[in-house]
Amino acid sequence: MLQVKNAKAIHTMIAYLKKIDDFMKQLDDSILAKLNDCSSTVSFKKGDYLLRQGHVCRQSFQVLSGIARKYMVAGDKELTTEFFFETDVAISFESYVMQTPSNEHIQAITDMSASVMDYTAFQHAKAQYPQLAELDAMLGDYYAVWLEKRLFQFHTLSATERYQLLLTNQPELVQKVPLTFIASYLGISLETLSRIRARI
Amino acid sequence: MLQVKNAKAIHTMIAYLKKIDDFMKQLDDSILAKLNDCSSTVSFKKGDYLLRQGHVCRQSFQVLSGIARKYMVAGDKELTTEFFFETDVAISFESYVMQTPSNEHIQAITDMSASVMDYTAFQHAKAQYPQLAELDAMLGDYYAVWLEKRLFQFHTLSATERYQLLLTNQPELVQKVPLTFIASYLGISLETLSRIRARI
DNA sequence: CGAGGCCTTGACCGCGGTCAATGCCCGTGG
DNA sequence: CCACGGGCATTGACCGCGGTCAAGGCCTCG
Repeated sequence: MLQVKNAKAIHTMIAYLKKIDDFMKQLDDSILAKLNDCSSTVSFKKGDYLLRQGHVCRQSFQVLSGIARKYMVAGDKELTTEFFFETDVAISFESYVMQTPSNEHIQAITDMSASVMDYTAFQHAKAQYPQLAELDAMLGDYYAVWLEKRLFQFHTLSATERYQLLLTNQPELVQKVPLTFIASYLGISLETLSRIRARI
Repeated sequence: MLQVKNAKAIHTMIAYLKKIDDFMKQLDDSILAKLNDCSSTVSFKKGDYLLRQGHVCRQSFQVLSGIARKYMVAGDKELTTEFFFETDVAISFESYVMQTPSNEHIQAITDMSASVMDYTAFQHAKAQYPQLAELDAMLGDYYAVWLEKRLFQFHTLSATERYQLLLTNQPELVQKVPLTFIASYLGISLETLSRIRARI
């Protein structure tokens, strides 16, 4: 049931994903029941917001179907920071862990449904079941490693190289998400992205 | 305006650091003793390596004095990914949490000393004292938020803006670290950095 | 059929990279 | 003491990547 960011798996991280996966499979039924207790299924329509900039992120959303994106508004531009596909857990990380107002929106870009878990309820569950705290830590570590990879890409790769990497790592993303969002996710203009694609 | 945003951003980071600090102050003496048990003080000379690319990061290094940097070799260039000053904890994150070979070096760039803690010993300590696991999770979360900030800067700011931000946020860094390292940390060439500085 | 998303294409230009020469500081040896 | 060499930083010339502005093309949906 609970599964992690397969879509973002880069080769070197697969082992760690498997470790998390195995860990979850060995969880006691009482723990799984507890998790079920804390969560409920919610549907969103294309364009709906799961979280709005300025609000505290008090829930996590595990995508059951559809696609969401996380973005911030900087000046007059939108900056897409992450996409969420099936099984991905969508939160505004800083807002979630610090329980401060988010500087990001999370929005459904297709009709979608998600398993919504309350922050406070999950904190209590963690206190009750140390294994959940462990799981939470592993997920956080995974996110940090993912961020390191993404940072490395911005640090070293050209626009074209970043796009090609996305194309090989997440081809389905490129097919299902509007180019406008992809461009801002890659940190390039829509025009440049269009030219890069024409050149291939 | 970017400045304001960042000031606010920095503020929330500081608040979180304070939370971590307070948490540590409330730890039981037995826990602190345990931590002391797992660690020892080691000195390094300028140029020494705390960790070499290709080796598994089996220790964490809390800097007591001096400065270190973390970098990787990509092609024929060095890419500085982080600097470590007094009280900072130096590890190669991915290598540490996954216990896989590191793709980064950690090197002393001045004479320095550090409190070295063994990975395995700390894992055992965490199992024994849940509060240590909690502390570890908080530090990981902090690192992830720091990465988000750095990623945001690469995502949106020009070379000049990134340098100016570094200048206002960490002026001592700019004074104490060779420009070559700073340039690679900012993801720009040494020549460009030199021109940016001349222009101010 | 017209309007509005979404993407493409063109013209132009500035930021930042590369290569190469020069300057500056400092430790070492003649 | 001075001379030389090496490490680090500056400056100049050149150019390509990618941004901006603007004008289309191409859908889908009233």
